[in-house]
Amino acid sequence: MSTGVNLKELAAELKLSPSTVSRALNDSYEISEETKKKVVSMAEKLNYQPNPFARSLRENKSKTIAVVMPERMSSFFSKVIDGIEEVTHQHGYHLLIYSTHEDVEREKKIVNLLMNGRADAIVMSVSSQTSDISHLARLHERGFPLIFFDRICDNIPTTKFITNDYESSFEGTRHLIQQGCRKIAFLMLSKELSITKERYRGYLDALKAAGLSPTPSLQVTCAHEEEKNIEAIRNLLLSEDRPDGLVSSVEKLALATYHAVKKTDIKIPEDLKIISFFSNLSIAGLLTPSLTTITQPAFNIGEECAKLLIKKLTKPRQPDLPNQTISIPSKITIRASTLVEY
Amino acid sequence: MSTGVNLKELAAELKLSPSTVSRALNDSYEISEETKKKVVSMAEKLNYQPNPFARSLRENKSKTIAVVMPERMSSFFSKVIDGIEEVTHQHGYHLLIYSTHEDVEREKKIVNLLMNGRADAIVMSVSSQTSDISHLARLHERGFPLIFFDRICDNIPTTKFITNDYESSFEGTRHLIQQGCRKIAFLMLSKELSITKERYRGYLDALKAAGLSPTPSLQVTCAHEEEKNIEAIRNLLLSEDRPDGLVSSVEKLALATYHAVKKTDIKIPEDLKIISFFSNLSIAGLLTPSLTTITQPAFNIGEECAKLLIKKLTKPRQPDLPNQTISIPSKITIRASTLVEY
DNA sequence: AGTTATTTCGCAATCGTTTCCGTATTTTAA
DNA sequence: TTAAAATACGGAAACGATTGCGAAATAACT
Repeated sequence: MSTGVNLKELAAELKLSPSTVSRALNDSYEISEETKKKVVSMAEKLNYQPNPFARSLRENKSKTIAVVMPERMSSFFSKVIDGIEEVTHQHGYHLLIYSTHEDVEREKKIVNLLMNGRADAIVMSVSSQTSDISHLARLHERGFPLIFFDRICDNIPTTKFITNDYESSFEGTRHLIQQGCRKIAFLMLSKELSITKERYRGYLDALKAAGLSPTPSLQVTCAHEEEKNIEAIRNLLLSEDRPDGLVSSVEKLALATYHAVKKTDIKIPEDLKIISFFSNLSIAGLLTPSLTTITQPAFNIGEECAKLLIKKLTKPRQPDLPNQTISIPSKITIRASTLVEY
Repeated sequence: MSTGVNLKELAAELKLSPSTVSRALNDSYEISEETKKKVVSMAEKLNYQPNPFARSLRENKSKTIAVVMPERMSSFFSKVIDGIEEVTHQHGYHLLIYSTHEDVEREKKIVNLLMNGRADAIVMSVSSQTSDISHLARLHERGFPLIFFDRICDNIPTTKFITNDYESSFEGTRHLIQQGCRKIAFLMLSKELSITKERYRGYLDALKAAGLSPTPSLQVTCAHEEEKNIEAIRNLLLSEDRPDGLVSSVEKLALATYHAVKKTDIKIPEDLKIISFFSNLSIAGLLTPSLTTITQPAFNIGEECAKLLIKKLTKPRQPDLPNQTISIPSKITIRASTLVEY
């Protein structure tokens, strides 16, 4: 089905051997310029396309990179992938993309499938359920190129790209305090996640630095279902110990908060000031009131992941991906949701 | 690097021939139950993973489906892909995903790359620049399984999945008219696009049915850059012949409209009522005022695309994808942006 | 002129599967 | 009892590319 001419047929047409044609197409020094030209023009004429599987089989590489992430409906992850694609596309690499839907079992299944070499490398952000990382450790121990972004595994000695989670969260929380907040809530996904750990730490330290003591009831761990999250946040906002400020460690919980607020008569920013890690800038400005955001350099993170991998995969004898965590800073944009004067 | 045991090594370990082992693993009738068990358990013990490229080369199929779409940062396309992945994943298929960024040249490049068989089929939604469809026609003529969704090519005789663009647009426009609008604007991307043609037709017919005559200055064709779109829409809203209602044929133009409105003192819905094709329900409810939407069955469209393809690819002798256009209806949800009483 | 380099190309092995044959052994049928 | 058929497995070709090695033809050198 559909497959056009192959190397042998092309060679027959040219009255040359397949090896010569292959070398000519790969611009080998062993072939005269004259025959190279003949070969190339005939290849174009017949629209010859090398079979990628034959090549992969022989060369033991696929020119494919796999991206594994927890969800697709997220401007952060979409932008990261746009960044990855931007550089991989220039180098002729293809992208296999998998969403785990925050499900470890699915993540394990995908990772194990990927161990057979279908992709040359994996770029990944772990699911919020992931605590057992044996599937990832195994992959890495086998020498499989693996790099993390955003939601990383600290224990696996490879390169990780993150934003300055701790500092951004610290600064964001400090901003709320400066705006007069004293009872600041913190919304997070699973506590297993690297990003919640760091962002939570930044939040706590900012409270401490201001002489405020953290209130356990103001720190809520959310789940995957939006409806439940909205309800949990509403309960928080209506509780006896209601917060006057709120830090959301991920985008979707900020949206859930706006939904929750809509169901009460709480006013933002008068009664409650909100700041969130957030990547969808267009929407941040459209919320009412507009949302103060900690904007992660999503596209840039994707680009850096890809650049490093491309270097590792294309240069002849590259060392392993170094065990380092590279941080690209976020940018805080203050909007109406945290302004004293609204 | 990374690759474990292969079939020959596994066979040697079992003192069997590779052919026997292959057959045993593929549950061939020619192999006794006894040896099958031995083989399977040894394969598990050694964690044998068949090389996908060897298999693809031999079988001439990749267990991979390519998805080509105009942009990634869109809840519609994200949901479609989630739908596709949901069913392909169950059948052990992998997804190569490409974004054309609304660029025909890039689309052509991708499609031509895909002709070498790297994927068993292509699911695609064309770019807004795509008027010359020769690259797609060629693909299809070669017998390559190709199906369209949303932004389709009518001239290519294969299966297309869309929503009821005409009817939804008609109903949406009629809704505006019923709410008292008399000068209704229409926002669209390129007029080449199947979806704008249909939605535009629905809009025009609804006007006609109500005895209203269309005003050319109220029909604006937008581009790719958000800033420019916002400016163009602002000019529309401030023009002499300003509209009192607006139909946006795609999600991002509705967001641009909200941005544009923010820069004026126009009030929604008092001065301007808005309805839009829109997939991000969570956001629709969060806009101020909340947005009346025509919600496309994005996830469902993805599922149906994938189901059809899987059937075509996995059953032995399937006919070609029939030349038909399957429509899955959208649902209109009325929110504050079109309500008379706000 | 004779020997050595250099250029240019072909042969055949290889990557890891699957599968078409062939064959030895056992079972069934006549 | 013998021929036919079923069972269970191995050998080798094939998929389509790349590449080590060898070899012919030409060029360069002594």
